[in-house]
Amino acid sequence: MEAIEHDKRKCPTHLSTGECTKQLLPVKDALDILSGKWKLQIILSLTFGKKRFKQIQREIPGLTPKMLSKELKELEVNELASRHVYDTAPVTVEYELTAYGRTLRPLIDELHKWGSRHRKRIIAKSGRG
Amino acid sequence: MEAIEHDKRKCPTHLSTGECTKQLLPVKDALDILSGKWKLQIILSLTFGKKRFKQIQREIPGLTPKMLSKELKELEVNELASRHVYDTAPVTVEYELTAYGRTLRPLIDELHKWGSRHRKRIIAKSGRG
DNA sequence: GGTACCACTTTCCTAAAGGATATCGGTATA
DNA sequence: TATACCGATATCCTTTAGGAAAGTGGTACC
Repeated sequence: MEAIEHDKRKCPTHLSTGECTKQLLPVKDALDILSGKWKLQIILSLTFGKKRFKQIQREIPGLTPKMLSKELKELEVNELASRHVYDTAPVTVEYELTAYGRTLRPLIDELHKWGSRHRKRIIAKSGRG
Repeated sequence: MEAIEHDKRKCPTHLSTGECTKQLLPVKDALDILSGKWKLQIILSLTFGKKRFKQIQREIPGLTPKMLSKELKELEVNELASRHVYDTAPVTVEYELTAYGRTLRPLIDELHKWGSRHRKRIIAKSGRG
């Protein structure tokens, strides 16, 4: 149950930076995957099934083709989404979450869970003044 | 077990943006809390107990006082860390994770878990060429 | 008086993220 | 021939994140 083993996280008190950095790297990796203004929205959009470029763009207000293209490429590089080109006229391109992309689900759920509690807390505070 | 209820996430296919945004907001909130180059390292550092300003700075190589100050303020505003000033000379200031800050643990663990698998996957790929 | 320490703040700068707009090559349709 | 659609690129610009370096106010020590 201990994803990060406490007895290995000694860096702050013992200055063994290498060990600490090693523990931190995977967390940063995960964060990188989800950072970027549109990535989550795109992932979410793709959880409902295959989508075409323009279709995704239409569904996410404010998303420009440049950003969509960039973010989709990053998802592709990380093998979270796949790109399928069909030789139609005009060309059809479909994007889809990979099985690997769907493994993000528990992480996103955890983010959602914590975020929701946080939001409630903030609202409760501001309600009380 | 379903933190995000699927039947409520209809925005991409039905264009009901409001509902979708509502589901997305908490996830973004959580991500905001953890984004920033130093935040995780600072949180990690504080999981080992109270720390003074300079102490944290010394423990995290490359961290400037400006950034530390900024990040600590954000942690404070979000009530993840608390600041205690002692009237000594020179003044002593201690920072500590709040109980609320410690509730981030499962989320960070999940990030660590997914990130570790991701890292292994990347290394495996590059190993096979 | 000079220096040093703490906990910052201020100023200036660079780099990266992101946005607006225009354009491209190809095909279809009027 | 003109227009529109698809799936992007390219160019330019603004905004934000982050870093380097110096300074501040207070106290203590020599």
